[in-house]
Amino acid sequence: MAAMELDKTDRKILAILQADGRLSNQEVAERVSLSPSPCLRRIKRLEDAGIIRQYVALLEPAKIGLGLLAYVNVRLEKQRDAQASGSARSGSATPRTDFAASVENWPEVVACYAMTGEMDYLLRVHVEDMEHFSRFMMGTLLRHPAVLDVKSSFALQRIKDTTALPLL
Amino acid sequence: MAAMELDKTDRKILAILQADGRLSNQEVAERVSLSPSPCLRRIKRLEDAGIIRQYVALLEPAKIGLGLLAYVNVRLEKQRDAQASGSARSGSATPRTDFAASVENWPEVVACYAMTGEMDYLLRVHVEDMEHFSRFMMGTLLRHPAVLDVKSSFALQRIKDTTALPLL
DNA sequence: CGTGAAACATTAGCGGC
DNA sequence: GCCGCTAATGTTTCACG
Repeated sequence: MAAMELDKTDRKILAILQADGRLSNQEVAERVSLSPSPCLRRIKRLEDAGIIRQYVALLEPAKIGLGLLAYVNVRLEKQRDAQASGSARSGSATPRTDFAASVENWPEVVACYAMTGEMDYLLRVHVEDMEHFSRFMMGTLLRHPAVLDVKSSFALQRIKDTTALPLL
Repeated sequence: MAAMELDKTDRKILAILQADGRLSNQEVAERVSLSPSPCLRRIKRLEDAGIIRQYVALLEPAKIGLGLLAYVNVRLEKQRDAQASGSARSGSATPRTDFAASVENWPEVVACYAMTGEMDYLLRVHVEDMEHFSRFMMGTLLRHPAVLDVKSSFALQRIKDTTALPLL
């Protein structure tokens, strides 16, 4: 958890792997002018430090039938906590925690952040089309007891969307 | 560009590679109960069809000094097109196109979508802290001639954030 | 789709700066 | 501490059945 120092070579490695996560260690080593073993040691260090969190394949939504991307702002009801129900209360089922737990099980929701401002949460939702979106809203999101209201916007055009973070 | 049919095995491969993009072909083959060569042929097919767009390493923002995530809604000025300037007009420099071009050069902006609703664009912006954000706003975004106004919200808590799309 | 073989990549141990 | 060599092991990739 120490805030590990990154030198120029480490940053170069991160930039390379952010652009192509499947490059062989040899290829990376060559591009940073190192031999394979110290390069591999650095990559391992970055992985172990949690700086490299994961390697993934990115898919093209349109090509797997996900034609519609929505951002949904969600407002939750205020904490209505000390309301005893029939059985023993576990003590931690606030609207916020069980909304968060539900989000995990909704595969259409690929991202969810608690936000400042009027709305409590911002969700990124991938669906096939408006009908699928509608089904998700009526059948799932709006039915969740913690949800007070929502406001949706739809993506018209992707200008940029990268997983590559800026390296300071 | 044909809307390529995906069978159960293809979907399984996509699910596996969305979760770990560095698995060896052998490992993937084993998990889908195939031998390495047909498995590799399938993966190549998925790459060539553009269904697998890219392989990347995901970094942990907090561990590389990016402590603040903002979503910024941007409204552009209306097209003020037929305004001849001193020299010949190239014909395509609308506010929208040159805003889009600028976004490409701002590494803090990792995503930008044109959206329905009151605001024209939604930007996802990774910065170190409020001071960095403020510098980006005053020095870059608000200085762009096409930008009319902006509204920002900040992430308080990441509930979920995955690149893995739902497979229908 | 699977087999096999050549080319290539990974990774641990060790010596050197 | 960090680098680079070597050598054993494992993986990719393709022609062919």
